[in-house]
Amino acid sequence: MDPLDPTSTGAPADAPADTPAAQLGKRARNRLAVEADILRVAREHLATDGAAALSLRAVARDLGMVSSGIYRYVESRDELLTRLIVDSYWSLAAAVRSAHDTVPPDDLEARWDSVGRALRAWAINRPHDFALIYGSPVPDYEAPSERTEEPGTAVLVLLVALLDDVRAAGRLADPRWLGLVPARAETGVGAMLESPMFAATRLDAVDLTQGLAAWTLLLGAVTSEIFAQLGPVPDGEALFECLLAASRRCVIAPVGD
Amino acid sequence: MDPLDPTSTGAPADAPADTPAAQLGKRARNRLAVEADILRVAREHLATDGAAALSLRAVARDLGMVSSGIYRYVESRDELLTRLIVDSYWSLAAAVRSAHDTVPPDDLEARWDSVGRALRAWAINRPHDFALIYGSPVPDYEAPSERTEEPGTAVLVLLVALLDDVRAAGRLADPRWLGLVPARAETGVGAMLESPMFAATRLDAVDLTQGLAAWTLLLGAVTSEIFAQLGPVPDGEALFECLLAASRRCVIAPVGD
DNA sequence: TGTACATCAGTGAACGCGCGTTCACTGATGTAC
DNA sequence: TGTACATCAGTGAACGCGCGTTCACTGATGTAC
Repeated sequence: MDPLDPTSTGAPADAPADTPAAQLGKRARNRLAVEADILRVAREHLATDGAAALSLRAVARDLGMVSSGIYRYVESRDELLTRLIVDSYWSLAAAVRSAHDTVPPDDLEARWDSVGRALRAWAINRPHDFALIYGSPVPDYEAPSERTEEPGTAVLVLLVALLDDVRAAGRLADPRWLGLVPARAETGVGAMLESPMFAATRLDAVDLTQGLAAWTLLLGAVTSEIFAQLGPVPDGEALFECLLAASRRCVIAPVGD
Repeated sequence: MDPLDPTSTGAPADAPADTPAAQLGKRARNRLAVEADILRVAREHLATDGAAALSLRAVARDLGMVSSGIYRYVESRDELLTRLIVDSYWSLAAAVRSAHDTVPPDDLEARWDSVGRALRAWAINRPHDFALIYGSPVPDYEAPSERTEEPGTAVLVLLVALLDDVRAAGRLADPRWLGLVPARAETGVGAMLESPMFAATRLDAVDLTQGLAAWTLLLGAVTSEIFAQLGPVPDGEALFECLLAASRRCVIAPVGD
């Protein structure tokens, strides 16, 4: 299992946290193990059959458990889906953050690129988890926003901090390159700046729009590769590097300017 | 039904084409009507329950037909899915082309924008059809490429022609703006240029990469709006206009340059 | 024009399948005294 | 430390559901002579 992923390794938020497994009773230890097993097996099913076909019975069967037994651990099918989604968000965020944190903070381009490459690598390794969080919505299922909001924005929080560092360094790309009209950016996303996410920054609507353009291009590049939207591409990685560079230029001006 | 859509209006490719309905016998007329009904009802189900939940029994039921009766018109569930996909591609291509063709050919920016806006409008009107062709793949279903390839590339064909017109007018944006490295573009997409799609053009790998960057940004913008990937956006249309402008700038240089 | 035959549309029953969820139950683990 | 009780994990049967697909069939429409 992915060592960068804080939740895949066990303890969900409502379990006795910070307690070494050794000093738990048999029951508690077993529960943690089974809970982890359920998520693991469910993710395997996700990878082979997709989210719509995820079945509690099948997961129970794979664990050698009778189908009703799984209800000791999971409220319902939808609740399991929610856990998978939350788990995937955290896994992606951890992968991205860990890649980002290996880069010197003042190398802005390298920080952007590391985020982009980590996103792509994660998506290629776990295409169905990627589809779960960035693909078509699962029919007849609505994620409870109180559980998905925080993990779902974790990557964006990191990018906003990076964007603000770019601004502070005076390295923001000229928005006229992108043909941005400030008034339109203001009506488009101005109100988002009041979110607490931006409290510690000095970003304005145009900056944010540039960031969203870069992020949209980046996410679009990964999406089109994972979902094969462009048909067969001779060298996906090389194309991605080109698109990654393009997305970087939406935000960060080259040094010589 | 969408009047711009050549296939939604009836006659699939293997039906007696170009024959006025009036001079067909009762049987043939009825068959055309039922075939159209099936596609219509199937699309309704798609819109409410998603592709994974599409069920032949449910479609038959809605048509007042016994469940086995539908096999007179449809080979299998997968084959119906294929028809829906092909139909959606054609519908999108027709909408985009018709919007594009109302713009004067020498107004390159307006041509790009019309394509982008038509794509977005189509996706907003038919989000599940959009998800079907640009969202997560349907589990346990693989589209037969011999049926989807032509409709699936129809929009790209149009964009390639536009891109070549931009090149011919000497209006291609400077690829250095996007940080493109020619050698990397060549390995990434060079081999694609041998496809017949590019036979009538003089595009090189860098040009194509610019076009793909623009298309990726555009499609990403629509995808993120339809799938609500950015959370709540104050004014989706205004943001889209900003991203549309940005995508346009990836390809077309502003006049004053 | 009428008749005999071939084609087709739609029926109804059936097969075998998997699903989510509930419920009363047994036996093991934990806890309070 | 041992005992009585409470909690919990997992069982097995059942409910009611919808699905894709096949098959032999009836009756209507079309066609060749």
